[in-house]
Amino acid sequence: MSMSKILPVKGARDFYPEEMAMRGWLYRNIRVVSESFGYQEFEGPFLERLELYAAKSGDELVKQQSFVFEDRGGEMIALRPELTPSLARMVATRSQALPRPIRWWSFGPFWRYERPQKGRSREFFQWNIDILGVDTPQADAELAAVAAVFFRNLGLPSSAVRILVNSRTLAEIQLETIGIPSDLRQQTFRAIDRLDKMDQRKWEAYASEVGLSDDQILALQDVLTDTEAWKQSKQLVSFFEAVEKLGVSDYIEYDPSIIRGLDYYTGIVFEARDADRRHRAILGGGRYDDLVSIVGGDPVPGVGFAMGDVVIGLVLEDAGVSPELRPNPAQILLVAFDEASLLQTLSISSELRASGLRAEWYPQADRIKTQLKYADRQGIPIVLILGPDELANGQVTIKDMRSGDQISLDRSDMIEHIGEIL
RNA sequence: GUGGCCGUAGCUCAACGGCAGAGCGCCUGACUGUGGAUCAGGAGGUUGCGGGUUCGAAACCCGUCGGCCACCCCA
Repeated sequence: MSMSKILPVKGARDFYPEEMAMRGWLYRNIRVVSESFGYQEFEGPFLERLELYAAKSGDELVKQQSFVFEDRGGEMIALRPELTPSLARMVATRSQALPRPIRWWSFGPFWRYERPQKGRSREFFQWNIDILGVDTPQADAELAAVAAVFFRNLGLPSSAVRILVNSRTLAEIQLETIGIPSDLRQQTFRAIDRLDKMDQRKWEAYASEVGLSDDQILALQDVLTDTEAWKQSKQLVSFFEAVEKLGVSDYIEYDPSIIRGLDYYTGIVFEARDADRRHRAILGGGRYDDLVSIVGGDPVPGVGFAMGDVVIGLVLEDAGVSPELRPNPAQILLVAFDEASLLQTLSISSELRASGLRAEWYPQADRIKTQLKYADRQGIPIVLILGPDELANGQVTIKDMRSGDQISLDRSDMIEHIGEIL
């Protein structure tokens, strides 16, 4: 424990090969689903001027929850806490040149200066995927479908995760109908956001503290339990129709209490939760039609979501579908018997690599037993043994660790044989 | 940023004022050309760190760092 006195910084994680294998697996799955819908990978800078975020997210968020420092030129720099503003800038910069629709995705590190807890660290990896230049509900539906297909690919059934959808446009109309004045809208949204965190009495007290009348609170509760209200929204009707055609209806449902915290959302908003609500939101997103113009470009509508690596990992674990990954990539271990055969394994290993195989050689002539044990522990499926007998006959012995079968054959036949059993 | 719970071997934990331990994992041997199973042995600790109380502290007190929980917020 006190092996090293210098610990990782609070909320940062070491990625040993095992964890790195998991991250790589996530990244690969993200790539597969993103690309299957035609999205292109991009990346923004990890460092941004602080002002970029001030533009859109409240100053509280920026000042208290970002890693910020002053560079040597006196510039205030932030470690990026999110990608969407960078994306908006990149799109704004080439707004004229980029063919629409713009379908982009990204996976990279982000930082938030928050108190770490389960499912929340200060340094984390996030998948971002966005479609810009279209404002149709079908585009929103595609993003929800991307998320649903991703879950399905990972082995998370719709009984385990749900994508909950609402429309801010609809929510605003609902508040207006109830007679909640627009200056109470923000706070009312916040109260809605907290609905599932408080019991009813507490929530009512909170709502009344915010300035809502008893009648308004009652009416609001009606609205928030009306699971049919989406039918009043043309937007949502089209959205669910598209979701149906995309074949992911089972994952996606209307939830009038979904609001999302961010100020820049303008239309449909959604988040994914595990069915038992044991964890924070797995991903969250929505439509942001004004953001590109806020960062100084011609208006470009957009919709997208972001998913952190931490919560999805916990959810996969809970569902029992976390993959068993082998950090060691080698397909073949070359086992030597003595100094002479060890040298021979070097040239054989090169030969194997030249034919596209991943081969690792054991770097000292330990007992065969020890070397096989290493292969076993590392999960290397094939061992190539080279001892005096093999050397004398120009042969190699190839052992399949999974079946235990082994065969000695001429060196010229080894690659073909390996190809057969691999 | 506020309040609370917790830090003992790589991991999960025991000892709770009086010799720092177990299981798992790791290494070695039984088995000098063959992994997994079994058995035997071994390595690995300034009890997160710093101070205080005490004859004596892993334990009690204070501080600090880290983890977790609630708040806050969730980009």
